[in-house]
Amino acid sequence: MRQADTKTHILDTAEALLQNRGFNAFSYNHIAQPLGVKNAAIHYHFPTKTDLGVALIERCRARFQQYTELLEAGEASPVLKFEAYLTLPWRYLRDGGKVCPLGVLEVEFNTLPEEMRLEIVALDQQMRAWLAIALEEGREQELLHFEGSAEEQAIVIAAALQGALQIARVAGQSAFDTCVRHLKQKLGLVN
Amino acid sequence: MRQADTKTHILDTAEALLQNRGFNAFSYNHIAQPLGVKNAAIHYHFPTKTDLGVALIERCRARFQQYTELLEAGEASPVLKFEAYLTLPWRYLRDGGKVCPLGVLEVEFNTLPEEMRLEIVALDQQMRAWLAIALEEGREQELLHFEGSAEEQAIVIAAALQGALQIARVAGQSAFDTCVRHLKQKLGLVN
DNA sequence: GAAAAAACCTACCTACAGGTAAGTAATCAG
DNA sequence: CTGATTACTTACCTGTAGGTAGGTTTTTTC
Repeated sequence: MRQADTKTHILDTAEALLQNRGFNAFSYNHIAQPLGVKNAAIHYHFPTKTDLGVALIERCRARFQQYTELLEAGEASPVLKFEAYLTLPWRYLRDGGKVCPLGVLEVEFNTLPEEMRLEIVALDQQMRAWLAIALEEGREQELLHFEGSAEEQAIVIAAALQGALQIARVAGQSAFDTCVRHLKQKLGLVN
Repeated sequence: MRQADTKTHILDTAEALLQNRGFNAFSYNHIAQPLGVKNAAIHYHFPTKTDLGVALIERCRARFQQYTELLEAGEASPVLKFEAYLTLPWRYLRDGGKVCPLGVLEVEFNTLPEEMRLEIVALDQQMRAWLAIALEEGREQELLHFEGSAEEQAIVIAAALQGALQIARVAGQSAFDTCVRHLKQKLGLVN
């Protein structure tokens, strides 16, 4: 291996491009150039763009899995779990006005190959399912307060954050902060 | 004129393509074919894709303007105005799982030409500003209940709806309905 | 230290996107 | 009824996207 792990570098740049421009708006050359490599090198690691897309989403899934396992292992409180969930979009925004990968992929959903669609659905379910459990835990411990099912609440939160990140692009950071503040307030987290 | 108004037909199909696939994921041929016309015909009406994009957003703005003027003229109650606002995304969803045009354009924002960006920002402000006024009116008349500024509330609502439409693509209609129900409840609309 | 495998590069190829130039058919205005 | 205008078509052109075949250089393995 000339470079330690080109594959990881490819995924990193591809992921950034995904969140900054969308899946359809970047090419293999967009990835190759910053890495100082030719586009055939990308095809070596990911024969087709579909392969790349699937790998990208799978990595998101694995990372989220790790992240949550860490939180469970540390016996994080439901409130901390919720805050940890908020950290994800917050980092995206700070990191140059990126947007939630899931949001991008949902917008482009109809243009994407079946293999990617399945992964997208899986990622969406995985994230919302975990959040829902955390919320339910929080309610049982009377740390969080909301009506309706935790699954519903998870949807509302996910939708609000996803939309907020996007709106922040044209309305500024503060739009996102506003949404977060309102979500917290709604859950009874005074903060 | 061979056809009554090809220009309108072009905008109609382009708008549908925008909401189904995104701005970068459709070409002039995608518009031309269903209209039974050659792509040069599209270039006749809209020399560049940027022109088309700008026209598309301007039409959204004009239509929204008309829509709101109609509501004002009918002296619609703040509640009705809010419901009318909800009608927009609800129609998108029903109309084949479309997504909010603003959301699409925000996701693709970094790939779009300056001319389009300005229009996008303007559309976003126009819609949220009107919503904010309606919300404030509703609060003054004690028909709607919320804390914080009406502008903030408008952001939260816009973000939630935008995200909900997108999530509905992978999680089904019900995800959107859930978000709407929660928004209404939060505003004190029992329904 | 040689063979095999890994990680590339060079040089293509096809398809299509966006766009243009020049011509043609229908319509309208005087 | 004739010129100008409108609304196109045909036929291109350039650039780039995604992808492939075959060669070359490293690195690993034995």
